[in-house]
Amino acid sequence: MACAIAKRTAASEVTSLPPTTRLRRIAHLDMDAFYASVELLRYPQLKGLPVVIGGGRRREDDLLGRLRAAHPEQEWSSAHLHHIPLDFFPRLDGYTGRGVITTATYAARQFGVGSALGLMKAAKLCPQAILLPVDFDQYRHYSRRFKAIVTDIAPLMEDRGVDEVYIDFTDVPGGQREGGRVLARLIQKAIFDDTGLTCSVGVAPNKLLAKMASEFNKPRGISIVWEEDLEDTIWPLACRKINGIGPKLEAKLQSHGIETIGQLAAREQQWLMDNFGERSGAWLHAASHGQDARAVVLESEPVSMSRETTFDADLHAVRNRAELGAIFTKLCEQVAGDLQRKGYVGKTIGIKLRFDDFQIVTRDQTIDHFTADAQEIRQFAGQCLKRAPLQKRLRLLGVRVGALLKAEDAAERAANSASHDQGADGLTGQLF
DNA sequence: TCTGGGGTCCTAGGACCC
DNA sequence: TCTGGGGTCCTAGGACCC
Repeated sequence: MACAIAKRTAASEVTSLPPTTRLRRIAHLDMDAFYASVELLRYPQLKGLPVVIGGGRRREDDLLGRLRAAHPEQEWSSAHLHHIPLDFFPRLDGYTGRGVITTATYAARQFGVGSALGLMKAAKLCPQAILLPVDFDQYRHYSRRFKAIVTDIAPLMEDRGVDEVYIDFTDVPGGQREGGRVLARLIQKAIFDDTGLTCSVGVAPNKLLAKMASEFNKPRGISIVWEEDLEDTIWPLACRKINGIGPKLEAKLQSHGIETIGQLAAREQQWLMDNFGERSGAWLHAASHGQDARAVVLESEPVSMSRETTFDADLHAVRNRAELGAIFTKLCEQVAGDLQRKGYVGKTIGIKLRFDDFQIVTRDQTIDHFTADAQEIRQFAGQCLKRAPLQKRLRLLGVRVGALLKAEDAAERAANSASHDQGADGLTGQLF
C-alpha cells in the first residue's frame, strides 16, 4: 500500500519535469471482443447472449430474407436489423462444416468457447449460442474509426492489426499523469462515445509490458505497470503470457522446469543461449527481466500478400483436377487484384498446400521482374505446384506473392536498370 | 467432431561471389 | 592448387501473432 502511494507521488511529480526527463510510457490498446462487439452494435437485441462469430458464408441479407419471407406484408430494410426477433438468428446447434470461431462474446466464453475453437466442437459446448458470419468490411470500418480517434489524441500509434495498437504516451499532454491512466481513460471514453465500443489499455515502460498489462483487467480495463512491478506483477505469470512465447517454446521451457516468468528470469543468460540459441536465449533473458527496446513503429510496408482457401471437402490433385484448377486460378486472380488495388508488385511467387494430415508444404520461385499480373502469377505458381508432392489429398491451397515493392518504385527501378543494362552490356562486350 | 485466413520473422543449407 | 573466410540471395520449413 505504502509502495503504491509512493509510486503515485513519483508519477505526478514527473509531469512537471522537462520532456527529456519524462519517463517512457507506452500503451497497448486492445479492443474488447472486437468482432462480436461490432455485431452487437448492429443487433443490440443479442446483448448478454452467447454469440460466436465465424464459419459460414451467410450474410445479414439471409436474416432479412427470412424476415421478408415470414412477414411479406411489411417492408424490411437494414434499418430494421434491431428488430429482428431472436428466433430468426441461426444457432450453433447442429452446425456441420469446417469453420472455427473467430470471436466469442463474454457470455459465450462462460461456456468455454473462444477463438480458434472448431465450430462443431463449440456446438457441443454451447448449442444455444447464436452464430454470426464474419463481416470484415464492417470490422475494418470500425477499426479505422477507433484508430482515427486514437491518433487525434495521441499521434504516435503503431497499427498491430484490426483490433490492437501501441501508442507512445511519453510526450502526449497528460500522458505522464498517474502513469498514463488519465490519458488511457480519455482515449477509452472518446472511443466509446464515438463508436459504442469498449477497449482495455495497459501502460508500461515498453511494448512488452504494455501488451501484458492490457490483459490484466479485461474488459474495459486499465492497468498501469512500472519497472518496479516486475517481481510482484510479472514474475508470477506463466511464460506463455510473453508475446512471442507460443505453445512450442512454452513446452520446451516446461521440459526444463520453467513455468513462470520469474523462473525464466532466474536462469543465466548463457544457459538460455546454449539451450535456445544465441538470439532466442538473449531475447528470453531480456523479456523475463521486462526489458524491451523496440520502438513504436508508425509506418510499415507489406512484405507479402496471399490468398488461401480450405475446401469444403478434401480434394485430390488428379481426381479433382478441374475443380482444383478453377480454385487455383481464382486465388491467383484474387492476389493479383489485392496487389493492384493496393499498388504493389512482387517478384517471389509461391504456393502453399495443406494435406489432409495437416502437413504443410510450400514452394516458391523468384522471377527476374516484378509483377501483379494474374496470368503471370498463375503461370509461375503453376510451376511451383509441379515441384510439390501431390499424392495425399489436399485440404488447403494458397497462393502468395512476396518480395513486394510499391508499383511506382518498381517502375522507376525498371527504368534505371534498363539504362544500367546498357552500360553492363558495353562492359560485357569489352570483357569477351 | 479436428484444427480459418492473413500475415511477420527466423533458421539453415546451398549456390555463388569476392 | 588448396584452404578458409565472409556476404548475399534463394528456398523450405516452422514458430508465432491477430
